[in-house]
Amino acid sequence: MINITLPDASVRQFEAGVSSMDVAKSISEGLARKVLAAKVNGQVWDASRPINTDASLQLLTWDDTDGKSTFWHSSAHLMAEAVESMFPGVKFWVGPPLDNGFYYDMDLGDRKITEEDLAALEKKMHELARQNNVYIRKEVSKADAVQYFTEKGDEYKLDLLQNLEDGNITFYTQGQFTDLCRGPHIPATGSIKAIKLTNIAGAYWKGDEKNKQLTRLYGVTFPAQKELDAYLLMLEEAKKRDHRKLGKELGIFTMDEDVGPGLIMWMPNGTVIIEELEKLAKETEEEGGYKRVVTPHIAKESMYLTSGHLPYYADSMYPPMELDGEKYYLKAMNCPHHHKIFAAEPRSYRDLPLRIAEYGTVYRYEQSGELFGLMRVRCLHMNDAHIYCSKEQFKQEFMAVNDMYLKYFKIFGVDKYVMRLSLHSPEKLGVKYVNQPELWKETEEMVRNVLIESKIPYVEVQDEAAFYGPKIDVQIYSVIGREFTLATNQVDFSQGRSFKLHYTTQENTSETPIIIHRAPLGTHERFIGFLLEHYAGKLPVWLAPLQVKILPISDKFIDYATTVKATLRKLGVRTEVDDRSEKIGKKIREAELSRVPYMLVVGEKEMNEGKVSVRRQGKGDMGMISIDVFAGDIKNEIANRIAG
RNA sequence: GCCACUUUAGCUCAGCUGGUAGAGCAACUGAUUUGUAAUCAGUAGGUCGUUGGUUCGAUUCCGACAAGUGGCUCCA
Repeated sequence: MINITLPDASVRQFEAGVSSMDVAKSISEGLARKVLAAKVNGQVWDASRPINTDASLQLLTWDDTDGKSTFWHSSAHLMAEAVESMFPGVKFWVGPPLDNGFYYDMDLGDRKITEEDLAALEKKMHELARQNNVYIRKEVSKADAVQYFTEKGDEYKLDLLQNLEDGNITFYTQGQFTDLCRGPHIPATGSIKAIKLTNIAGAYWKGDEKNKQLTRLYGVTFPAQKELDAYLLMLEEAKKRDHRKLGKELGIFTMDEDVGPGLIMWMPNGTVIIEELEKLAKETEEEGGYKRVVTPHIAKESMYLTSGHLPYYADSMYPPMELDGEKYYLKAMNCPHHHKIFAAEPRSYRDLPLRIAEYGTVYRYEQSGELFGLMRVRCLHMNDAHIYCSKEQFKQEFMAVNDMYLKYFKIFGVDKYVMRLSLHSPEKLGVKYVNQPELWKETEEMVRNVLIESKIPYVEVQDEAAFYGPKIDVQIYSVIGREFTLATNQVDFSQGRSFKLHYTTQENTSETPIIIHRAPLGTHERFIGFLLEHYAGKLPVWLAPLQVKILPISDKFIDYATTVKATLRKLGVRTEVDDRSEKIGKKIREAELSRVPYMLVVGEKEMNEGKVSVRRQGKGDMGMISIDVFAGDIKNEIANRIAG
């Protein structure tokens, strides 16, 4: 007999060789039907796999993340079975679960899957699911596995096998489909009830663009149709707050084929948001001891050779223009210009830390396939600044930058983000990163310590550093789930040397400053794209392009409306009057749809009493108050940048 | 850049297997003077992304290019 410890700490005894499914059945049939897999001593196992020793056991269902992953992984196998039946001879690479579904990469040879095939594939998957085929696990020797896939002619699985150890190789079979797979899987295909193949895409083999491109088929499945329906509804809701859709509806920005891809034109409404953000940044930076500078959009090649950008970054820069035998580049970053400002005067330790800031316009020649609404563009306005400091000052300065982020995030109510400590990859020294192994080690340690000391939760990721040093990136997700770096805080131990920057120390020696590159508000483009989605277009009053719309009940009250407008305008409140001969219901509807935070309805009563009827966007009628009270309230709301 | 898809009026979208186009909203004109999410009537608006080809004839079929979109690679 063995002891099985359940999550509630209760211990039950079973014969050795009992499966998780048997344990589930002993608890209740209903539970057994829901079990997808089990966590045995912390490892996710097939529910049918025998347990031979004392163990802790957690039964996994659809409600567990690991249960969902197993379900989707098994769904990927089901999809592969359907694909193989329709496209005999297809070769498979890998088919992992995702946060929301799964994919499988495959080589279809000369054939291709079209969108019309998806419906047929879904139908086939349903058919195979209904057969309720059991997922059978089988341990195989490496020799047998190699033989199997050699006969099948599948070089991709053979490639996977190369890196696997003999004695540690398993096959899974369901129905007619056998795959090399470490598992685990759900008991049988029957629990996959709702199936949606979402899209077809290309994906480079092993993620390397030099390799062959495989076909990647994405899908998502659920144990019940209503869950799929809910998921699809959620996707539709998400699309409604997509910044590209909102940006068009609200007149924030536009793009034009004749201007060029990834080049944003900010319309008047968008420009108001930009100006408010810059005002916030200027105030905050002034408090933080920053000085503002302005630099040109172009510079000579020699500067980018000095900075070291050209070897690492040339592909992302617009090609140079030649003038008088000199090459000029559009700047892709502001740092070299700022370094020249540092170098323009002799600096002493008394000048440090020197913090210079600029909302710099930079141009990056992003690959055409990468462009995405406002989130990924070719002309961007960075909330940029560079801090030149001594090694001793570094920690305090770096922490102050982190504090600035957190201050901003509080104002905007940003809470869904991941702080990422982005480190270099030693094997790419000299290729993607400056070749200074010791400095990398030292600086990464410095940054990590700041995070630990500030008690900021973070994740560490390799191979995401800037070429000149490690950084902290703030990762956010667009409504369609794409990940972006919103803000960044970077350490640079390299450019100070390449620009021969130095300052005189107290001991009259010469030192090179450490440089911090930071952009807590990222770029206007990405930040505003993010804000539109974050607020679903309902910007807080201080950011709203139009803050108050006055809606006269009829033409007779336009004069009164105009005096109300003048009062508010005097206080700097962005106000308009809807003076069309429309019914009040229509004026309200359109004002609501354009997300004006405050609507003031004025008619007979209001005019006679010198009042306004306040309607808050999304909240409805708030009642009648005097103009002065309303003006005082909104002024306060704007001045304090109150959210929502 | 690579794989796939999309492109019809200002916007959202119809237009079956080839016979040069329609709706709603917006715009404009007129009537209406309205009390918290769409008043009524009329008018105007499109070389169907661009460009080659097939065809008696192309918005429709095929190719190239451009832009956009979903991914991959890359990145704020």
